[in-house]
Amino acid sequence: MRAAHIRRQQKGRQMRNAHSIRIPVPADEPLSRVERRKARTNKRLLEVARQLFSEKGIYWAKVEDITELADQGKGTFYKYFESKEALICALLKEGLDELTSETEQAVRNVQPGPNALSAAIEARVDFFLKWPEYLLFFHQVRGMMQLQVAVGKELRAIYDAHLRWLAQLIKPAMGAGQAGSARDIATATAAYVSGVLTYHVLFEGHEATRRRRQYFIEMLDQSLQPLIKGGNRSR
Amino acid sequence: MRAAHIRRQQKGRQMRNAHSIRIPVPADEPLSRVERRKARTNKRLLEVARQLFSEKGIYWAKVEDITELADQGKGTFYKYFESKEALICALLKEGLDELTSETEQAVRNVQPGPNALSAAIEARVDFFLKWPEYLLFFHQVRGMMQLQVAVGKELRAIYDAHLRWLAQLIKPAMGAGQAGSARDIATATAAYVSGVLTYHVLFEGHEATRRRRQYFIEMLDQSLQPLIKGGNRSR
Amino acid sequence: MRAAHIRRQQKGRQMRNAHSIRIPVPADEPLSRVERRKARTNKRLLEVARQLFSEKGIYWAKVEDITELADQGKGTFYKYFESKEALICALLKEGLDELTSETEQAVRNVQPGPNALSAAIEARVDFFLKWPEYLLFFHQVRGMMQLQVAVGKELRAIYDAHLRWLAQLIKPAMGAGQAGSARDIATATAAYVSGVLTYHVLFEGHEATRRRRQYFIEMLDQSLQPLIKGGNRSR
Amino acid sequence: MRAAHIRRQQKGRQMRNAHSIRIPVPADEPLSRVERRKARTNKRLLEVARQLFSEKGIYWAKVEDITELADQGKGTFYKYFESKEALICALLKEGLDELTSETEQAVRNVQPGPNALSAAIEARVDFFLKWPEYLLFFHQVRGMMQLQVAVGKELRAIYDAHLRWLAQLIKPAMGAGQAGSARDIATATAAYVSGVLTYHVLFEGHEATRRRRQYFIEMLDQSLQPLIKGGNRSR
DNA sequence: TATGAATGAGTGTTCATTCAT
DNA sequence: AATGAATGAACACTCATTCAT
Repeated sequence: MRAAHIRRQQKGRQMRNAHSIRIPVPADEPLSRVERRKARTNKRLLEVARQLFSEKGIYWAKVEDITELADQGKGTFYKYFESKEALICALLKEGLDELTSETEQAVRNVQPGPNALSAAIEARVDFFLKWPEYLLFFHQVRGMMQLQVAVGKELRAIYDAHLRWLAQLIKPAMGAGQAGSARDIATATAAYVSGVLTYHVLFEGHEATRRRRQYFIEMLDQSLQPLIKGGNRSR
Repeated sequence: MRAAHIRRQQKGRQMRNAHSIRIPVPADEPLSRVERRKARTNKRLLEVARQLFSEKGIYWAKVEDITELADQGKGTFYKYFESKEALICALLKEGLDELTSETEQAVRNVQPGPNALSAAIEARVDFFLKWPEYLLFFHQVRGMMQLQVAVGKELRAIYDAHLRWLAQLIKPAMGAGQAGSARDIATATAAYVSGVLTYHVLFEGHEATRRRRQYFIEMLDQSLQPLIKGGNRSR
Repeated sequence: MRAAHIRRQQKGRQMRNAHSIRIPVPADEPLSRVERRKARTNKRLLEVARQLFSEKGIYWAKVEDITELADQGKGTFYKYFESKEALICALLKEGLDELTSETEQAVRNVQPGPNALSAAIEARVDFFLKWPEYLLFFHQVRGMMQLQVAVGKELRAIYDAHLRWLAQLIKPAMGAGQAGSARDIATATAAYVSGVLTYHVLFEGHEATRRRRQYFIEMLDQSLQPLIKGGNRSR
Repeated sequence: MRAAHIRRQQKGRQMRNAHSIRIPVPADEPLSRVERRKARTNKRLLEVARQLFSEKGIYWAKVEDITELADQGKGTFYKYFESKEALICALLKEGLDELTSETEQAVRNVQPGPNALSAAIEARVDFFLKWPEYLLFFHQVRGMMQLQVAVGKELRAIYDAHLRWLAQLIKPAMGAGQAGSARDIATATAAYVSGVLTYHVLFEGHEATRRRRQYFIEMLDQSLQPLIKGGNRSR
């Protein structure tokens, strides 16, 4: 029965933004206490979700686990996220945004060309060593993308946008005549970095992996640099 | 699967295996009709599970979906597998066995050395193009390995054995003085191949990926060969 | 998450019918013990639902209340009915079928004409006095029909079919030239009978109402007979 | 509404009514701006509730839907109504008051006797054609009356008062020796009118029903007049 | 032996109501 | 006073697993 099953669209769930008050105010007016609190709650939920998803996996981490650890009522969760799946989307976005911005910052300091790729690799490795929680999360999300699940499509779109961005980043570094497209290299970069780190964290643990940071960066560099050099299709 | 589904009163009850019949028989005696039937049922269940796991994912494929498609009673399932998790383990084993044997066969025909690595890569790519069902399944299973769930440990052990085997295979091909261990290269090989193919199947579909077989093999070769050559940068 | 929200169609939920066995058998072969048990469970659930729906109303009677009173596991319920709403549909069908068949039997014994209408009224009153549980249930279901709820349409169709049948039954009794159509009279019949009995059971209780059976039948007859007589549109 | 929602710690806390201000004021003093505002808010909430209850049904219309459409804070709602159930009571009262007053006005212009009944019927039909929102609402409320829920009793009392009033109105019109009491006729009147209109609006829509206004008035008249004439069949 | 009916703990989600601001 | 963020009990429904037949 329950208004049953008429999944309703996210309705007006945006934070009331500072401009909706009558008296004109500068756009950067500090948030009210209530708004700051809301932002904090939202952040806290994402944070806790990231942690629990990485400990138990997105399937086994229950909404209630999250709200409990975040010390929130279960209902509160649904004020911030339309569903558990929406939370997954939000967290994916947040993670990729962070990864993107850290990578951009790293690349900004080097000359375009092979060094840019190296910088991107390093930033990517560092991202996952800094946020190991995202390793399993991204991994599981990639698994969901292929499924009929409702969010599958959306997750794929979010991820795809990231790969397109990465391809743009890599393009200037590519030599002429290389076999694959920038997109292929971007894909390989994402796949190699996540793949390798996931395996090593899995079998050796996070600390041991972190200690070998330099090694992984070099290894990945050795594996990826050949791909942006042209003309060597033969074996 | 149900997270805390540890009722499992029947814990440790051994799978009734085909050899538990009273009358001792020579190991190589031809199987009786009953035993052949049992083997067939077992195979059928694994086959159907592989298909459904790849279509819906291990979580969303229900035991009932499997038994229904396999045209077996639900109770029958539990005669062959102690639990859904046990089925996942069995399927992982079967898949890795197949991958192992196909790789061994491919490697057997080439000289030890870099060509052996190339042959292994090619065999690995071909395996996943031939059995695309395993791509998502292995992917998801790798996700499960990291969990505290009991089955995580077991899956990890199975996978670990495979990586150890792969390391042994690769060892003779390695140059002196290369930075990583054979195990590291084996890990990278597994990670790169699955990672790249998973991404491409995800974003381009299976057929498009299959058509680019040659490209992927070369790309992976370019990425992995440098790792077994010694004398590279530092450390 | 839960295979989430992909409401699946009722799949193959029909009772295995006697004809699916290989050896040809007479269509009226007695049901097996298992099948008899299933039929009993189904019947019991409907019975209990009828009772609870009439005591608490369809909204306030919970699925668990029903299964508990029926002494069944909650899961069992969903083996027999796809959802609570499906149960409501099934119960509506069952009730209308019963009402239809009792009315038909009563009408069969009288001459076509006004007496047929009287017989139908009497049968209808008797139905609700015999099954007072249906009074509130039908009432609430009529309320649901107008809503956007998923089942609304289906319920309306079921009810509509009943009214069409009732109109056919009444048609031969109608004089020429009466203002309304047979459908209008059928509607009035249904409305008057349920309406009056509902109010009286509500304010006087079931027993008192039952004792006045004869009175209600005559009253309804007085109210409905004029409608099938033609030519008196004036006041 | 939630069935067993009897937390209600604030039980018996009176609605803070507008007259609870300290300074005594003459009862007929014009309302202050604040009080006028309060009255307006109250009216607005009832109005919106009437609309939403008729569109979605009392169960499916959420308190939040109401406050949102009324452009009020959710907390405000509870300043005006102790609970959703209290709102339903208030709306029932308002509707019956309106119905009563429209009927009284209509009856005032005709001679006592059968014409009074006709006038009452006409007024009643017109009421529901003018306020179709009340059709489903009253219907659902009648359903709630039969429940054990606390509010059931209260609703029943409100409705009962209305029927008593209607009986008084009808009494002078009744002939001697008619079978039923004035109350019975009042009940039949209420039941027939709501019943018939509800069915027709349900199956034909509001507009079609409204166009047949004259027909329904005559039909109901034909059905109800016999009941106030004495000397009929037996008993 | 094979079956599938029965189970019930466990999930995501809802929504009337409260209360701090 | 007015608000709306927070709450958590309640509910429909699921599905791995058991066990009587």
